[in-house]
Amino acid sequence: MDKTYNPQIYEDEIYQKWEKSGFFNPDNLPCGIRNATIQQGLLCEKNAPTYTIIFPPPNITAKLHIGHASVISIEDLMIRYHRMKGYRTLWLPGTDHAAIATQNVVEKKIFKEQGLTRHDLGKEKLLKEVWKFLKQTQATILHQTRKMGASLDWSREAFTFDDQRKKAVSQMFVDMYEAGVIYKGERIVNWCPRCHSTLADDEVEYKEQKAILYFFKYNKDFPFTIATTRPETKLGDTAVAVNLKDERYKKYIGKIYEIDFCGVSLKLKIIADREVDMNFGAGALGVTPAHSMIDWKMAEENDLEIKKVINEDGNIHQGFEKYSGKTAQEARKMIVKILKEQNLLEKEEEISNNLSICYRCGTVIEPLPSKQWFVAVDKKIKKLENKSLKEKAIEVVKKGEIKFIPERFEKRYLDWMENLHDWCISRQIWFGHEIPVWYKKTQKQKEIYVGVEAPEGDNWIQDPDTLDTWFSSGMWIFSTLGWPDTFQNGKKIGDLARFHPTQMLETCYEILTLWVSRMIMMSLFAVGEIPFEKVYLQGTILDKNGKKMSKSKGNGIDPIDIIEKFGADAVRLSMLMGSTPGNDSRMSEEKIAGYRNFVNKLWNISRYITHNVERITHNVKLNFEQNLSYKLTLADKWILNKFNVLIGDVTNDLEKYNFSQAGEKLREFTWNDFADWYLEVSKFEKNKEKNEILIYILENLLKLWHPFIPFITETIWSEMGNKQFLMIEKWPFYAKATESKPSYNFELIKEIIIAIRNARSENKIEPNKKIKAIICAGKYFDLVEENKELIKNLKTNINELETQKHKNTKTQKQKNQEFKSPLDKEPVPSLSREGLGDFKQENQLKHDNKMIRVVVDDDIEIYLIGAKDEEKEQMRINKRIIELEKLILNLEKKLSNKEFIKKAPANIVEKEKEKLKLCQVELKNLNPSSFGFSENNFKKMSK
RNA sequence: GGGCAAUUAGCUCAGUUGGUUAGAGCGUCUCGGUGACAUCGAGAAGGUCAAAGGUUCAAAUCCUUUAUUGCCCACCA
Repeated sequence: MDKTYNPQIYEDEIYQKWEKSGFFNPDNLPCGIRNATIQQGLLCEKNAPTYTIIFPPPNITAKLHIGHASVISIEDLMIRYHRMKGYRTLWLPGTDHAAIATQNVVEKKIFKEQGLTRHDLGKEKLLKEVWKFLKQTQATILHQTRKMGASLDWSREAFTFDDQRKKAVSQMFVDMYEAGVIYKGERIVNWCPRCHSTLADDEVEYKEQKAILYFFKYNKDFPFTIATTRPETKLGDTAVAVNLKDERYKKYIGKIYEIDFCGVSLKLKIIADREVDMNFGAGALGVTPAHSMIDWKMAEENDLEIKKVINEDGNIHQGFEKYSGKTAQEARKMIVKILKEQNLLEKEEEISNNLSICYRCGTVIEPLPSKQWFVAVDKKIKKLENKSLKEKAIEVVKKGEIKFIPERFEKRYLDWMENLHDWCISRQIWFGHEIPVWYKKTQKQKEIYVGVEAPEGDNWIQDPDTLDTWFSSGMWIFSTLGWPDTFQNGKKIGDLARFHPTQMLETCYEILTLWVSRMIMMSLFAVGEIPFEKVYLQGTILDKNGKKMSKSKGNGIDPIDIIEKFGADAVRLSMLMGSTPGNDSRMSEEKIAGYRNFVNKLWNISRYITHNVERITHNVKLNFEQNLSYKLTLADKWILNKFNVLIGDVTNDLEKYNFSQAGEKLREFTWNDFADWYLEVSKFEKNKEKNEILIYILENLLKLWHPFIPFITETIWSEMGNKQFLMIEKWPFYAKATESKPSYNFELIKEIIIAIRNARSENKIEPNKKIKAIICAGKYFDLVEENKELIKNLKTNINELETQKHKNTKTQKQKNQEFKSPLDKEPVPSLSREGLGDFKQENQLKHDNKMIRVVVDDDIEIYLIGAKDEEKEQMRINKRIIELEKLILNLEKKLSNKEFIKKAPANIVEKEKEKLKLCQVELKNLNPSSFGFSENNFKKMSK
């Protein structure tokens, strides 16, 4: 074992061993839940309960980023914890083909490398390129995931676009079609002219920008003004909407105008609609049903004609005279020009508005009517007890079948679901799941065939569109468990029966609506039950400055880089610590380095123990009832007690998803209690039981740490000579009810030791200088007497220790006045540094030239004898004098300020005066000569 | 416009149903080559818990208002 832990030597090897062992696969696990109330531990059950997480499949668009590393850290923590608890634990890996995103990435790549567009290339060649690309990234992703130490069951690995999942998607489509949930209809969709595809509502992003609001009349005959930012779409207006309450326009409602608008004839009906804001623009809006969601709704309600103005390329559609074929921008210029010429344009106003853009490529979205496939979310479905997908998905959450962590996301989910519209699932891109729909070629009346397999015969042509990538991701939980093959005649079999519903979905809150909501709906439809019981939503990992990491900013951290630099354990720990569910957290190399240091500390703790302790061959089984037969020292009892409490706390925190807190408690115990105190004690306190205790605590500590930092714990575990993997060891259990008195007593000894160290440091006693101490211990006399060795040896550098009974019933003030030192010398009163503001009683130092007095509490006082070094003391005093002089100057200034005296509350002024007095007294104390008094004079004065 | 969150030490954050003296890590300062560890050890300094009011024996914690910041949703033709 090297002095410092080098992760690179061990990590890959350990991972290979784990993978080879087969224990990532729940089928191979020795299971059985340990019942905490039964001390004997294992309750073996053949059918142990399962614990399942389906890994959120990363997009194969790029290698993993730090966010994925965080997902892996949290999920592997939960998985390893439950595996050790004895659950039949499954963590199922996979990747997402991310249809539109992947195609975009590949298209961009090809354009950059070869200057070709997808149309130049053709569908077949493009798909070939896509596959080439995705094989590469997929391999990278899987490599990275292993590097993180993820204990995923690779034998069940899935891909949203592999054969099994293709089958599932087709089956789902067919089932939904047959249930009438999927339909084809013409509706306004978000159209990206660059991707040449529809987008779902939540795939649209908004960008604020300046736009010009044009106020104009259609022509001279039209009675009033309307306002628009997009004059070119006005060619498709079929109505003008006003607010019902608007007195200005009331009289026009219901009238129909046939007019000529810039060379195109329009038939406009004046309608009333509540949505119209009387105060915005002209208070009247031209209704363009084909290019606005709201207008589309109005058109449906008022039975208006729908005129498509802009086509799929973003150009003006046919049938609009000279405008046809022009781009929207060109048409806008033409129309504005004509309006100006005809004096119809009343004014132009600059406003800021939100432009909708494609979340993938940033192109401006064109809303336009198109015939697409939809999932009806409001349609009542027989097999869902005559409820709609939406209603059912809301119900299961409201009933508490699915719980969100943190809870506040439940509200966000419900708000989203309640406002959900039909989901457009067809996309006009090439890479993605094909729609299992065929049309008969020859017939004019299109015959349609919907089925998992292609229909027989040559005269069928398949729907050219592909499915929204979320359609296949929405099925991820059950498609990975073998649906539809594992779902026969309404009954779950195989993996689906064993693992569905899963226990946990863990993902970033950003895709709560995009993904989580869809999984719930689709699972309810396909399997008739919820897909998961809990949804843990984690925050975003931000950079050092709280900014989102992104490629363009170059502030991203590559998980592989930092794993190589600090080790996977340190990376995992920095993901887990200091982050709480649903909250964003910051990441920096400094933070990771800190945890690297901790990992190294753990390494050295075990190095010390394994080097100094002979391996005990018999199984170490310590518990508190058996303790009675051991001869345990105070420190032993203290650490065992603390460790027992720790087991309880950590288990509890993990159950409550307080991962950071659990880790913090572990760190605190490991470093501050175990290493800094108990190990130090063990260096001189040698009893038979010490070795057993050291091994017992180390081994169980490794178990507790294992879900957080699997590599180093497994490494140490095997270095200790254990044959079985730590990964499948049983989680330690908390033994109830222990005596807390030993703990308190040890804490008291600790306090004494700290007080002595503190006094040494404060008084600049040379570290090597051995001193004598007298402890007046009051009612703790016996305790102190028994633990003299601890006090002497724990970095107090005391060579001689005397314990005295010393009854202390009087107040500090009285003690100060009446105090007789054990050396029968009058101590010179002086103030400690703390003495300035308030008389801090604890640790108040009293000293004369030879002795330091330390007050620990009402019962314990310590005298350090022979502690002073004259020269050092003088330096310290000089420094203090300068400090005091500055303070006094400032205080005098403050007190001579009339404003302060007037305005400040009386008690504050008094306090400041008191402070000044104290300073002056202390200064005189330290340096009587500066006031022109001889020492003798000063002594008289101070009386 | 609607909603959600955050505001605690120089920085990053804990603080679980209200309860001793508000904690940790990093950073800063002082000291220390001691046989596990300098990726270390011993110690110190540093806080009006964003502001104001209220409830309570008791508030960082609960309520109200305000301010600042971040995010989400909707959206203006």
